[in-house]
Amino acid sequence: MSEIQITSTMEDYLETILQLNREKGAIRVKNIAKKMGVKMPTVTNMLKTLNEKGLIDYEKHEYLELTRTGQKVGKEIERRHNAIRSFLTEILKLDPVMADEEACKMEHGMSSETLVRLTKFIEFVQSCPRTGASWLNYFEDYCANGIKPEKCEEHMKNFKMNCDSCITDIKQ
Amino acid sequence: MSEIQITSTMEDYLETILQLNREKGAIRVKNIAKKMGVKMPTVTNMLKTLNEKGLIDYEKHEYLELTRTGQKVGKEIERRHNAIRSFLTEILKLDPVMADEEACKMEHGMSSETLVRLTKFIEFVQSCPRTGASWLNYFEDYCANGIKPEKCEEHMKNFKMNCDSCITDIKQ
DNA sequence: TATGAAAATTAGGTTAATCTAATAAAATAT
DNA sequence: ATATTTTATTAGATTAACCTAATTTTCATA
Repeated sequence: MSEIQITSTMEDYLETILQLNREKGAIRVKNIAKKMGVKMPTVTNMLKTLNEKGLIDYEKHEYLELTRTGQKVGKEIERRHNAIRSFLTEILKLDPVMADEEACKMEHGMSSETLVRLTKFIEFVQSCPRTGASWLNYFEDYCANGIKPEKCEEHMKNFKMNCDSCITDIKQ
Repeated sequence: MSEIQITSTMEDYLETILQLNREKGAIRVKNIAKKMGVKMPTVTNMLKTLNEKGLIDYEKHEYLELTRTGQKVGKEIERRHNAIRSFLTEILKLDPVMADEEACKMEHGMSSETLVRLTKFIEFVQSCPRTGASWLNYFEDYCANGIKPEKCEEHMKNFKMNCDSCITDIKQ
């Protein structure tokens, strides 16, 4: 019924406002414009829209605040953004700047189910005794040099040697 | 310089046309409209645009073909789509239908570097002796039931027992 | 406190992607 | 071969997100 229609552009603005809110205290049209890479009149228009949709509280020339709903939406997008960025930088080991840009573009299509699952996956890779940092290093090597059976075997032998202590670690 | 400007919507149409081309032989305005979830006049307009940009060959009421460039763009998008869908279904084990829908939305923001890396990652998870199907099963269990040290230990012991034969397997 | 600079808004326009209603062309069936 | 149905196109409108140029408001400071 009373579904507010929120475009992905609006989501981006809310995310930006949330960030600015944390960084500085006061949120200015000028700053939003800069962060979003648009001109100030574009921001003014969008603020009017967001206000009408009940996502921010804004009277022209006055301070701006996210409403409860606006915060919820902004934070949800931020979570997706962070999950994608983490995956790209911490798992795939891609360049952080690029990862951040891509996260911006990919975040909107992502369902909350996928968000949960991806977040858990990152956690799992990093904490599972079978994977963790050493496995990720080997992935990097695999990307750079392709499949090398002898390297793979060497890796497995090293891993096996650490297995006993590893199992003990888990016990604690 | 002579950069043809291609929007993500245009990319979607090219991907759809590519798919229709494989599925059936003849590509109809009606079918494109259905697949894209838009009305026929929208398609007619877009075909005019794609034609002007040199991405398809189309004379009204006649057969439609992708140009070399159009094919290249369509296939590139398709690769991203497939990579994301594979990650979501084969690694995260999410519902295929939802995965396909999400891939549609996320594919456009993805760089070719990320595509390459993600593809390799999927390969790596599936083929590395430390991970593979059994590890993915454990991930599912982890998602459903959270961290269970005793389960984890049990898993590690089973894994360790298979290690020797595994190392031999790699040798071949 | 008056004034010049900075910030924000308004006015008016553009583009991409969509729509509906009306018309035209092509395909099918009588 | 003609009439009917299906498919496609044209015409004209709408919406979201952007822009530039002009104006107004606010703020800092001389």
